[in-house]
Amino acid sequence: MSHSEFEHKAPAHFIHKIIEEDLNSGKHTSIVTRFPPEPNGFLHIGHAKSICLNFGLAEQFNGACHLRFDDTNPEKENQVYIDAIAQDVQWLGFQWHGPVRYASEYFQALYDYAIELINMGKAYVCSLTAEQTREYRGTLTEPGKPSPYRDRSIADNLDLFSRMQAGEFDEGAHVLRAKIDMASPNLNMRDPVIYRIKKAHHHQTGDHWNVYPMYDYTHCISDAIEGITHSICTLEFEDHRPLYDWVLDQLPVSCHPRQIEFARLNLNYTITSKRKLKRLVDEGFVVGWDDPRLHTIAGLRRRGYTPASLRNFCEAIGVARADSVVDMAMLEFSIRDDLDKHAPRIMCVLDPLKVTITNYGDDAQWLEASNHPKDESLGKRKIPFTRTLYIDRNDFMEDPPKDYFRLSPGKEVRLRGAYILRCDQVVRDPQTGAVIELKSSIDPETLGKNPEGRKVKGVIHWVSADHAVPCEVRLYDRFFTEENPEAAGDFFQCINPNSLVTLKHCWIEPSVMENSATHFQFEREGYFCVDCKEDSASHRVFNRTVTLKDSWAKIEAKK
RNA sequence: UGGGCCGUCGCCAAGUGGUAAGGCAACGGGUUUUGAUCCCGUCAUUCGUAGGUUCGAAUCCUACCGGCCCAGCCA
Repeated sequence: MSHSEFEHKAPAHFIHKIIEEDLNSGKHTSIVTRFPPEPNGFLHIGHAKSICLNFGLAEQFNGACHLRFDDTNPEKENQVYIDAIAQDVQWLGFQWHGPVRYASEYFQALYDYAIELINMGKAYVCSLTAEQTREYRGTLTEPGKPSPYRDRSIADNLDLFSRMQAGEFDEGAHVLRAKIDMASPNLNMRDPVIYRIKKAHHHQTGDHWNVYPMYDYTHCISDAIEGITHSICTLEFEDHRPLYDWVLDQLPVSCHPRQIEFARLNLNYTITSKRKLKRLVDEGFVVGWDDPRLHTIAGLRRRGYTPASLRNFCEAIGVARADSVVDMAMLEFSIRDDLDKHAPRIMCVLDPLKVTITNYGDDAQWLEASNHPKDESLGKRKIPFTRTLYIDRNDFMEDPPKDYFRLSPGKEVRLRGAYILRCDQVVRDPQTGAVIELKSSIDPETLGKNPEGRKVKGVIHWVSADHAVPCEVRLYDRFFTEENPEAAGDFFQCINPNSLVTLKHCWIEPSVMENSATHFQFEREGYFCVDCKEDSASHRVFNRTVTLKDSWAKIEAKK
């Protein structure tokens, strides 16, 4: 599906307006944005917001958006993440302008600029230990004090810095610092470290470097090198903006992007922190970064979320500067909305209860049903109707409340797409007393038409026991029991023990074997997708993306 | 308690001096061979609080209250 569905209703949030003004005033004739992830984990729903913002703005204004890996900390990064991130961006429906970029491509330029800074007397090699550096930095309320190395000669600084890169010193022995203002109320300006020694192998540059630049120094210069016009980031970088500007003001760069901050996405009942997500993965609480219970992009994809639903969600939540927590209901609305329109319908019985139709013969009757109640373009399918069916246990109640209009002894219900069925007799297990079968009869006059003289309100789904295909169905629920798992202290304590319920003995209509769709609505149950990893022709596996809205459940909950 | 930022309906969020958009949720009602979808309706005399300026304030001023971020050689 094209993006047009959401483009025309593109919202005029504050960043959109800033860009519009910059274009109208002639400050820029075109714009360039960038999405700059560090490849140290998988992307999550919060990154989707940033991706949609940066790529979306570029699309709306006919500009360009770069994908740039901010790879300045080789110890934490990995090629696996680079590949996964690039895949996620494309899956969401975006294509970066030009090649994939890496901050590490600019390491030489960054190094040369550092030498310029030293030559200008704006940077120096500091030999304080990490702990001493912290002490000298001061606190929130007290100014810092200058490092004893602050006034090293330019010659010494040049010599030391080149020897740092030459590998002559151990990690931690020296760092390169910008010389700004140790008394600044903004701690980021108290002579920030811009280079540290790391004798690590880098996934892109190999073993060439022994010194690696820090984020604050790297990001602004990388933006400038790429001609970024608007450098959009989250609120926590606001205090870094003076440093971003300071670095670019010192150097002879041809462009000085404007950093603009927006509030990151928070979603209740979930975690949007790469660090914490990584713990869940590393410590085995989930099956991997793509566990369908995780709100990683890979997890959402495996759960059955579509790119369009995620894009629409990102648009619906808006872009602003106020901290906020978006309700999960909004995410669920976005996927229901998309799948309701596009997913073919099919019947699947999750918890089978045998129904024998005593007044029906042994031959199968192939009934035709449309795959979508409103969209004929999704086609039709054949459903076999036979003497022995399975219905869902949930759709039968021996002693139902008055407002229950599914099946119960002596009552009638509509078999979706087929006949009206009456339950005549309940068969029990002589040992346990459990209901194991329903002897029923159909009204042969009710195929495709309503019965005369009575109204049958309930409709239930069913499959032919002789033709249905066995399948495994995974029911997912929210992963955390707390609205704000991060505030609950130890978020491991509030993992929902029922976040995954695996049903191994479900039955789905045989037409599923001829349908190439990956997303379905299991009628009256919810939206499900084919599990991208474990499904096979001989062992069908489906994941529940989200339930249908269920007003009956709501009525019951009120009782 | 230094600095930066933010407070508009249960949750997002427009609005930037002319008298509170929209979405989600919720709640009524209609249609329905999915208790789904769809459709119709209800849902902030009030914008963190208190003063002030003004014919007129969510929008301007002042003070206060509440929340978030910053003391990595992480990003």
